[in-house]
Amino acid sequence: MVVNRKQGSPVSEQSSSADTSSRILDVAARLVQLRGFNGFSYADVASELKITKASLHYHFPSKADLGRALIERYASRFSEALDAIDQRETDPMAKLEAYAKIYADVLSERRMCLCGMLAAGYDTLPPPMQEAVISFFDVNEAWLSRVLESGVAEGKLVLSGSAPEAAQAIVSGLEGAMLVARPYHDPKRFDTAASRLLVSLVRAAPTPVSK
Amino acid sequence: MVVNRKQGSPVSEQSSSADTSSRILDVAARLVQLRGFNGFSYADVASELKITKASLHYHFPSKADLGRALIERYASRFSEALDAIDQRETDPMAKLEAYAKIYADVLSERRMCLCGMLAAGYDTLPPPMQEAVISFFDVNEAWLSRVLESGVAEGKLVLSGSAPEAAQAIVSGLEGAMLVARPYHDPKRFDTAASRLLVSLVRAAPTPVSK
DNA sequence: GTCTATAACGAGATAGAC
DNA sequence: GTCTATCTCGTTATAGAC
Repeated sequence: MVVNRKQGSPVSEQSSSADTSSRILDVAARLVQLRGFNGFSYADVASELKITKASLHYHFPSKADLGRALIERYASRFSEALDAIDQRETDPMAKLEAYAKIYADVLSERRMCLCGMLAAGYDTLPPPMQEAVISFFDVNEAWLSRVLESGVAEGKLVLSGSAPEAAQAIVSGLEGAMLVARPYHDPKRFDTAASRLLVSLVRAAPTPVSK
Repeated sequence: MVVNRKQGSPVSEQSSSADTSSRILDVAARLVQLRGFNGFSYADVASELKITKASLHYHFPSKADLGRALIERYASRFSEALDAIDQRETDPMAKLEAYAKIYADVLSERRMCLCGMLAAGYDTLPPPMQEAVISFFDVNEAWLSRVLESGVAEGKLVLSGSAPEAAQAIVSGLEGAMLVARPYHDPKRFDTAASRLLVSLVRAAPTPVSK
């Protein structure tokens, strides 16, 4: 295993010149997001990178190691994207729309959310990967919850129910919209479902009479 | 392959006395819904039924055949459940809640929706199964769309957007709520997300002034 | 850090007896 | 309709040379 760091688009990337570990993660991530954790093999990754399976095992001794590294990198990049939103946007509704755009960008490469995909086969995952998947959702919901809370506090949003519950519904809705849209090969399908979910779960507050 | 017919709970079932084909489908369906299509094997099903893999191949020559039969039976039972709702409920909102309850019942056995699970690994499915998955979603959305349309026509529902689009969002939302709730082993998680999605996507119309 | 070679196992599938 | 036996291939993983 090797330390790797490098920046690119929010949550995916494909730079042909990078250290081997990174390129392995790039290819493996794409395959998992397209086919699931039980739907790809070391041989698939090796042939695509034109190295041998044995080399793969040098960097990631077991498939469980590879899987854990995939989630950690994905979650880490997702967190960076959330930080970027916090710095770029101030309006809470704009933050939510930027959040949904992360998903849309993943889907535009025909990929499922890595952790949404892993959630489907959750029962077949090695325990370290299971914990990492849960953690990903927790982090996302915590961030959304903060955005919603402050939106409500500022009088800019109206929720039906608690912020953590609304955050859960948003994550669920976006993951589901990706899941169902993918078979149709139609990104529009995600967009309409996602925006409908967002605007109905979180209504912009009516313009206040005074400020 | 053998004709089989028998009634039980809406979309799942487990009767120890039934013809072999049915029992194979029972076990295989549970395994797929728990572990995904690439997460179970003929050996798993065989050992659970205490028959041999060869016997399995007699009833379902290839795994693709088995998969297609699984979807067809699932979709067929789902359609029956929808018919039953149409006969049992008249109020459109009650129909929608009954619809969500089908999903909740599946999840109560810790299962994912069969077609939601298959949608995750969609790219790895044999083409006949892919078509069947799409068809399942189409049928569901068509039914929901009819319910929503008539609810609007009766003045009992208010939608933001077209009925087919709202139907898509409902299916997406419920599938996503199942997907994310399962790792948490918490049925409540589905219930809160699902009811929040439903009531926010479809608002009961304000009581009309006259009728 | 990458390779060749191979081990050890499980997968889907078939032949043919009963 | 179910069995035993077997085939072939793909899978994860390791040993050891370079």
